[in-house]
Amino acid sequence: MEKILDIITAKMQQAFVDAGYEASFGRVTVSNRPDLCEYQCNGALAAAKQYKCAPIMIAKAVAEKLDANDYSMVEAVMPGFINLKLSDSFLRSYLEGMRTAADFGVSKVGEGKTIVVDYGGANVAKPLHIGHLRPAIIGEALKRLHSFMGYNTIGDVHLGDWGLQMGLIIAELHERQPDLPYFDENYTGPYPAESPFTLSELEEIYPTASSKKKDPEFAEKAHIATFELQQGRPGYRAIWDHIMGVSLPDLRRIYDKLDVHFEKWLGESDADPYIPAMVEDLKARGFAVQSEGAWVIPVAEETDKKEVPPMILIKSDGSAIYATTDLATMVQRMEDWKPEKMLYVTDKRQNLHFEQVFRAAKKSGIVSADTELAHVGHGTMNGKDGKPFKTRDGGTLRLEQLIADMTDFVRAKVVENKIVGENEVEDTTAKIALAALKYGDLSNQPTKDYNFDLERFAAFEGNTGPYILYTIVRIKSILAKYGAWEHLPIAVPANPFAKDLMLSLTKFGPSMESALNAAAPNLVCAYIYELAGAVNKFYHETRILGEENEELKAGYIALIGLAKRILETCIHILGFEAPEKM
RNA sequence: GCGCCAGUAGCUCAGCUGGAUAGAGCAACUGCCUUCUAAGCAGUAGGUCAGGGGUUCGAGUCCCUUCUGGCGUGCCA
Repeated sequence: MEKILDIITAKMQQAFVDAGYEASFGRVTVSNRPDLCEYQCNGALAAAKQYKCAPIMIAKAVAEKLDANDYSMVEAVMPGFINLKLSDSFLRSYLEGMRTAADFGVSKVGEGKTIVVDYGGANVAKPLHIGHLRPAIIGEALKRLHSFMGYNTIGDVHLGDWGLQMGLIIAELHERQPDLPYFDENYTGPYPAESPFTLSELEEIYPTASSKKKDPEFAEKAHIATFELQQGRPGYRAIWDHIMGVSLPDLRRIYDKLDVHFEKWLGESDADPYIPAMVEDLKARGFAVQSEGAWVIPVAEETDKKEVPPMILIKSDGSAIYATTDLATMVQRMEDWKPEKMLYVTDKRQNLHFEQVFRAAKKSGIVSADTELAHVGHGTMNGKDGKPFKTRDGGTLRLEQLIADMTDFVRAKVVENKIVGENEVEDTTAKIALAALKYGDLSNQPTKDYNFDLERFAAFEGNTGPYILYTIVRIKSILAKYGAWEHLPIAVPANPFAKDLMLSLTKFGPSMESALNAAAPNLVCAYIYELAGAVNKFYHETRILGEENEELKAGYIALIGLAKRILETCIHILGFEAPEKM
């Protein structure tokens, strides 16, 4: 469906032309003075200069040319604003169009296109911690948003399963259990099926090894192990298999709790087979050059304001690094999926890294010129005090613990409220806790740092996930009492609150489009907060089920029914859902 | 040093290509439940938009500059 703003703007532009002015001045926006009007056009102010004429004269002349039947109010006011209110019948039929159309008539800008969303970024052998929350939540929301807008979406967790971290673990394991067959170069038999370590042991081995990086001897060992693993040394591959086998199920379990799901569980290791040919090709075609002992791809450009260092392709010790696997991953994605767009959701501090990789990919033709590459760099989640989030003993808080803390906090309130039965407490609690966690995060701009405040996010008032859920639950309750409502048509607004609600509903499509274009789930949050507010005001001011006029009542029901469907669509995009009662 | 980002109410943040009186939420205070879930709604109070210049009919928004904070700046991810 065409957006309301586009419809009115087209009419306004025609009016400018009819009055003898350029069409471009006829841009209409949502009013910033809702007490005065619903939509406004400021074009007369801008036109005044060009036509050397008082803006109010232009505004009046243009207003004259508008078809009065389209609006319930058209006004030219000082110093030159044109103020509009929509006619009830126009609004009614527009909403009825939304109600009956698939996905509310949103134009599917992604139709026929494929996008890869690279998010999650979990490292194997390492439990998910709070640093993994943002990429998971934001990435999942962006993926679902793209999906809603018509894209064929492929979410790839892109595991950190191939770098130095693997070498560190192997080196550490060797120091602890040098007699294991994995380290015996002459060993020919099959390696044990049983892993030499459990999950909790692995989760201790890695940080221990990581802390020993400063020891040059150990670091050397780890680098060699990394290199040999990448060269395919059988014993090391076997250890790697064990690491994956022990680690992956646990990662899945936690992501499931967040309702975050990946279409592909690929990792850096899956890019590995593409590396040799890619590197040879880049060397052969002269994109990769030797510098300071390493092979690099220069990516600096004339127009750079800053110094852009070359992308390191092969380190001087001969091994590949992050940038190499990222580039090789692009080779794999282009071969397998030919996406129109690739979106990377990671910490914003990796911005330069992606700038380099993107440039290298474009320059060398690994991705075609018309493939869109974007890095959504998110900010850091800090503690309540604005400092990096730490546990009491200074450690890193596990993601699982964070979820548990939020769940416990919410459960206490759910129990206290006594609205849901005992057997529903856990399900309701989980839904509210997830909403609190995700909405609390997503309502911030992705690029900004924010302070995590459990009590504030889980607060059941204000701009929070629970507030949104509560709004939906209230509607559900009324609809359940009313009976079948899906077929009821939208009616003309019966009061100012109904009209405000209707106007909010019309902003659904444009809001989703803005959110998509800006890769900003916070715009979805801002939209549903506004919509929920309109619903609650309407709810408060209007007796719905008690309305004696059946036709009027049906109109009310149709209206809140549409509001419910749109709210549910939005929270589904954000990645959570509403309970039946709360 | 250079580059990027940020600085808006006591706190957390909006503010869409410059437009009318800078908006929410929290915290504080005050009203509204014999009526559809009060996890709601309404109201009061709270601002030199970091400071200083400039552009213009008009600047939180654009330009210059100073200050403060965060981050990045070739072999980590």
